[in-house]
Amino acid sequence: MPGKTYYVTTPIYYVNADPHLGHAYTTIMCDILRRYYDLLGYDTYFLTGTDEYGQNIMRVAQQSNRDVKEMVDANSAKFRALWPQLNITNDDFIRTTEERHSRVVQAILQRTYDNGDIYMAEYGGNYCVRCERFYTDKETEQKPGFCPIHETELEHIKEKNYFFRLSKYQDWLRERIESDRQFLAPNQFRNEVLALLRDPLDDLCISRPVERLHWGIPLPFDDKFVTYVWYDALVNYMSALGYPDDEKFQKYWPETTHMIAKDILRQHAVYWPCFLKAAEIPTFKRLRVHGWWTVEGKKMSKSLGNVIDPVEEANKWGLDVFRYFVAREMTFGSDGDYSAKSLVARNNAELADDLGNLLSRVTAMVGKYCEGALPALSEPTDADQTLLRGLNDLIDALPGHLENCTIHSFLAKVNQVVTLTNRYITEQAPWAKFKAGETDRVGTILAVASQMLIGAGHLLYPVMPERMAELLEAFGLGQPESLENTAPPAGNKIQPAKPLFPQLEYIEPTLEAPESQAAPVKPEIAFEDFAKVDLRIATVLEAEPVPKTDKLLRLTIDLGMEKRQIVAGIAQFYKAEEMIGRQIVVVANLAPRKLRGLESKGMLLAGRDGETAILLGPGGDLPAGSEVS
RNA sequence: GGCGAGGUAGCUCAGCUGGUGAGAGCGGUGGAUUCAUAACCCACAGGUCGGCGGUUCAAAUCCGCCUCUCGCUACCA
Repeated sequence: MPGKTYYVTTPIYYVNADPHLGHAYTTIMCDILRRYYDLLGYDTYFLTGTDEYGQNIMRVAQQSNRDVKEMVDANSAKFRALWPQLNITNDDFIRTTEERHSRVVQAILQRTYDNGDIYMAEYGGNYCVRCERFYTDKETEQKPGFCPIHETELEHIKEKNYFFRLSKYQDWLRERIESDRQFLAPNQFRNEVLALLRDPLDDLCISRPVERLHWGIPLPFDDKFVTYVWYDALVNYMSALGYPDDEKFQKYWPETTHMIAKDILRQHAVYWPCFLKAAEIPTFKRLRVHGWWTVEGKKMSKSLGNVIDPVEEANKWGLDVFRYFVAREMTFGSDGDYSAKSLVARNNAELADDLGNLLSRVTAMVGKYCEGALPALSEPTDADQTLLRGLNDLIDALPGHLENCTIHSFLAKVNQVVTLTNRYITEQAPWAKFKAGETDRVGTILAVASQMLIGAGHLLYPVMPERMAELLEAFGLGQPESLENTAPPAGNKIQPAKPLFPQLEYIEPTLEAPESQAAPVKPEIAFEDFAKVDLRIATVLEAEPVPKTDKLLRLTIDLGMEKRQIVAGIAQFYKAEEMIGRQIVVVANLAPRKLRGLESKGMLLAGRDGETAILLGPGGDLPAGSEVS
């Protein structure tokens, strides 16, 4: 079988933040895949890297008063330094700021331009200075002329930019996805993209004028512009292979698997294939999409202060236990929860009690009953063969799991086989047979069990290379070179193994003083500024949900001097009926605003803490219209 | 509100194109055993398979409606 190849990529990680659990998971999954394909005899290539251009990077650099290049060098180095600590075997690490990359980006852009799929158009748009982006009318239909995020007035700017004819490839793309189930998986993401393709796609703006953004790759056909956002990033998967001339590209590109998290699905499932098609380059073979990690049931976020540092976890639990846990715990494609309790539970049940203990009992018995030398497998019984067949079944099942990245369920199957081996030993009771003098049979039983352990060691090696190397070493074996299920090497001296996976203890976290999750205090203002705000007590007279919204209530309030209507985003916290009669605090002199077509003259005040909101009101009854100061 | 994914034993979930009396792991209870990391092995869960209706000789598995949860999105002055 000549030239079986496999190429797997992580996304290039954006260097505006430190690496966390999510980055580690994606990369570990890729590493596991590449190691499995290695064992299956494929010629493999594994790429990761960093994405370093763009406005966000510019802004972060400016805010921290750093030179951009110096900053991206430092942040990229953090990622580069992380991977060896997680035993990641990437072959290359590409940075978008490298010349070998920008050269290819420009070549692809030029080719696409020459083919007529990039055109210039004047974009008369509404621009938000703070977002540094344009908004479509559709995006601002609630409040035309205002930024939906900052709610500041948008500037009308006329700007020329280059656009990619994404719409031209919509039908082709739908056909591509529909005709090949392996192209995009798991299924929920395939459905999502197909649903998205039911509506017409807009052409994609792919440039920014240099005067607004110089931190980017210049368009080859117009140096007054840099390419914006996606061309410069996605092309890394090709440029790292030395497109177009390097033989690596010919060799690996047809067998490309892109691994991503679900947040960049659209870019990889829609933009990227179309970019490739337009440049007359074959599309990648597979896109695989995984979910996000929560931490102890909560979304991982900087503001919650629960961002998981993978190195810290690897140090705490052991690198291989960490790798095993993330691969085993997250159902591929769904979100998973990272919790110390379940990590400890999985370690103790699956690794320590089942696998580790199996190694312990087998090596101990070889020591006691066979003078420490691995016995020969002779005259296998039906029970022996049935058990050994389980190993073959596992090996046969592996390619399917790799294709779909369902490592989690493959690991479950390996566990089952380990459990069967434990049961087999109990049923065969070699200790009893030894007492009965059946030493040959005892030898065979231990040989079978050893073969099972060695097989499991091979099959788990890509996930836990260090611990499985120890396991194999106990049988006098080196690192696996293939997955063939062969008889154990009789005569090898067996070393009674020290516990391969020690029991871990889960300690209920003591109630530390909760780290403050309060938002930072805004810049100081003068009293005169505060005095401009007219706060009043008001009584709610009427309340009803605003149709077709989840969060809005329309309220009629009594302000003493007048009644007025306000629209408030509190429907998730208060029912309309419980609002009526309640006294609240409102900003009475706020400029009116239309929400969902309803005018809101004022804003009510509520205390907010992440998921909850509580209305502010007077401690006792006050006449409607009373001032608050 | 739109799109997507789901609601199966206390918990986490398997159950593909409909058909032996509905499963696994964890936890819990009881038992057996001693080779082993107080590990392993065995037995025990009587769960309206979210609800209602339909198709069928037969539905957790197909269709319709409803309901709830989660994700993305809209919206939240």
